[in-house]
Amino acid sequence: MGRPRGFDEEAVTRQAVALFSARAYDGLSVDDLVTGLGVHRNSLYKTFGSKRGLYLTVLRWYLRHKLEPALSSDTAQLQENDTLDLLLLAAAEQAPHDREVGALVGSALARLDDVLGPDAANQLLGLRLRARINTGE
Amino acid sequence: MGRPRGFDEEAVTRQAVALFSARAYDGLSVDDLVTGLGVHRNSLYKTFGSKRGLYLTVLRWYLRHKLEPALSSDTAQLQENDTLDLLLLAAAEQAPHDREVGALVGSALARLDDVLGPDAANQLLGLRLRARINTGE
DNA sequence: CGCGTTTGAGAACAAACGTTCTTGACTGGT
DNA sequence: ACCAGTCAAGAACGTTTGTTCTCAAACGCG
Repeated sequence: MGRPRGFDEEAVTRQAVALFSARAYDGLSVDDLVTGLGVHRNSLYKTFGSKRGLYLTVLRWYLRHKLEPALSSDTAQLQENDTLDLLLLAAAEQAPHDREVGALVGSALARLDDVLGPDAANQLLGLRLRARINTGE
Repeated sequence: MGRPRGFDEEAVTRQAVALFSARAYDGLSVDDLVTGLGVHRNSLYKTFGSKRGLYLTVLRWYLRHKLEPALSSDTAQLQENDTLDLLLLAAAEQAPHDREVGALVGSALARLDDVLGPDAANQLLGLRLRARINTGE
């Protein structure tokens, strides 16, 4: 009953992953999200509760549907531009100040170590950190 | 001539390094700076021009007076909590969107590679990234 | 001392922030 | 076809943002 949703929640989540991978949490406004996702503010708040709620959803979706698949079946994918950016940004920026983000990021890094070994994991993180710098304007 | 300054510009800069090491650029407001530094808004703007001006000054001071000394004389210092945080945060958050920050961070990372070798540099960055996560609330 | 200049305290600003409200359009189930 | 319930469009809310203005107090120098 009621009018059906005009957007796909998962597609929006995936698109939000890209936005939050590019700009830090505090650097990305709700207006930016509304514009970049093409979804109305109301729908965003109805669906995700708050900006932080959306961020948490995005982070969990990313860990489960992007990072974890890359780890468990196609580790070459970790070299690509956008596979580690959100984790990197979350670890440096939000994790220290948000317990929930910290826990998610912490276990993701532990998983990274399990699969690749601590040394290779660090090599990868360092490499991706450097690559981020020249993502241009 | 005129009233003398009630604060030491370098001491304030050093204190600002600590603040910008803990919270991201967009997560740290001018009010936070005014409170944390104990310096009036007016004095901050008179001395550094803008928030970004202060950040740039802070970043340069940090690279020259904290990171560089650690690299060129006491590499053990790199293991300490606060020696790499600002670089890490700047690389992940601001560098991709601010050309000037990007250039500074880029050459700092290059210098890190020169001194430690690329592998050890990455190990260090990865290690520090993990440590950041549990910096608590 | 007193003039000229600069600092520091705080109010003020417009713009942007995250969030909520009002309203009208839409659709599925009876 | 109707009604109940959800949606979308956008205005509106109060707060916080970065920055600037006003003005009195504090000095160095003649």
